[in-house]
Amino acid sequence: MTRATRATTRASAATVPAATKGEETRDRIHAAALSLFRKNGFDGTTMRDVAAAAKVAPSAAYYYFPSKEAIVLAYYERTNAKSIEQTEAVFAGTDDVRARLGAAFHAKLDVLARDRKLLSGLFRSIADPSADVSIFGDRTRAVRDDSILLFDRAIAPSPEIAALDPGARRVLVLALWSLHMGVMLFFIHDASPKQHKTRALVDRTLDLVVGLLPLAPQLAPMFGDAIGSILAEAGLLGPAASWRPGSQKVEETP
Amino acid sequence: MTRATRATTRASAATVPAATKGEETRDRIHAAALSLFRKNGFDGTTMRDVAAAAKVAPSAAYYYFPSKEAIVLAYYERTNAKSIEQTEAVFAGTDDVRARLGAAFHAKLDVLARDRKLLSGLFRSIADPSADVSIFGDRTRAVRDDSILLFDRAIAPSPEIAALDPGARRVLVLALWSLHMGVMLFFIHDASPKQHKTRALVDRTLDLVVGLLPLAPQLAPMFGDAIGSILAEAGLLGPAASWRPGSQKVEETP
DNA sequence: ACGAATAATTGAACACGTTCAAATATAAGT
DNA sequence: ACTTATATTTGAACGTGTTCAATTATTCGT
Repeated sequence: MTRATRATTRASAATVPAATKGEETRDRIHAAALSLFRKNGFDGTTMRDVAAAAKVAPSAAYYYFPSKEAIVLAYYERTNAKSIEQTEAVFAGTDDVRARLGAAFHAKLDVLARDRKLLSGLFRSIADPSADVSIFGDRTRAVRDDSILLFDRAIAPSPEIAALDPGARRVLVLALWSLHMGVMLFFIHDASPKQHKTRALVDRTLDLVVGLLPLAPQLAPMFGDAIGSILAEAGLLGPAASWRPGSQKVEETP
Repeated sequence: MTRATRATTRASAATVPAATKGEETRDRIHAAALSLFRKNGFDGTTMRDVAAAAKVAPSAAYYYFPSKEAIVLAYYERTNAKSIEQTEAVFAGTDDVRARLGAAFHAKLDVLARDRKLLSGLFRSIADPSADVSIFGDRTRAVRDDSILLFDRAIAPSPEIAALDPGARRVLVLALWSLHMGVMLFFIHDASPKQHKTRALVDRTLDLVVGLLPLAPQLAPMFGDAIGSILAEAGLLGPAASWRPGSQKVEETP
């Protein structure tokens, strides 16, 4: 089928940008969509608008993207990778957990700062289990796993964390990831100038979290890995085995 | 305007059920919609289906409900009130904070247990700032405030909480409310039989929370009311003055 | 009881996301 | 070069949530 074929084509073309003819059209559509989303918002932009701006028929967009939301997801995957990169640069420079967590949270907001309008389209379907880009779905696993791992790395240098048993640590990391999701939700709705409220919220909340961190060891025995295993089974983190080594792409069986 | 008139009509008719003719049609539409949503899911149900089941024209539904999602919101408002009632019955019987929090969380899940399919429609637009039923919007203020207040009541009997300064207490309550939102998101996606995973998650998480509670007094000075005031300004909790006395409906200015 | 205001209801249409069979361009094998 | 397979592109259509002007029923003042 054309769909499956295209998917593998793209995977190999990721290293060599704009190789085939179709790849160029794909980029044109993507670029046109993003530009319009930024200007008029997600809902304010029609797929017909996108197609017109990319000089193709409306149905052509669906040859390259399964849905309107998938376009935003593709964008988010890219910017998320960028913000992770940016964060890891900070990680290389400091072992201070507060600074590292701050970097992780703020970097996400930085990259997204100008694109809040655009993201509402994504966040909408994130909560919807029937959507293909649902928050716990396979389609979003890659970004999700990358993000979660980032928070694990953020707290790694702390001696209390290093001494923590893996189960408790996993719970802690998932809690941080959940917090970060909540922050992003707040960010989307934040109408204050330059979203400074979200920034302040992050800073105050992280103060609290870092204050709480030293207590982790004495709290850990209280719940063991119960929470972590529940969340893991639910699809977060994927199979327990693949949790540590890092985000590996799931090869879809053809 | 017909819209505004209908709104006030409904407010007064809440005590006297099915007073006018239109009120009966409204209920018929609502009932038909819920029944179909339960059977075929939110997306699997067409407004035309709903109208047909209620023996009206499709456009009639929009005379009574501004959107498809608003129907679910109306349902949620009712069941939320029911679960709060149920929870307060437990509150009357015990002062144990763990038991009270458990009652608050589980009661929400109880009422919604059979209606997960239905709720996906609501949760979708909850994250979307442009939606009329957005999570921070005016349209959802009533339910939101009621829920938040419930968590305040849940922890009220604890001596540590009573001694806490109001700002810190507010932060704590908002954290509980956020947690409960996360739990509901998980619940929607939980495919385990009878959603027992969500139940387990709630229990383990509350163990943790209750274990953390005694530490609140020594943590409170660390952040003051910074987080609380940020969230309050963002529309959560409404104006600071109205926070304590309970949920009062906002009279919309005509 | 009648006329005027208001409530309730309708049918037709719009706009949008999306699908699909058919048409055209491109690449590959011989 | 020519045929065949595959990749790309199109135009027309479908189904959906929603809107709106027009129509019918109901209520109310007098």
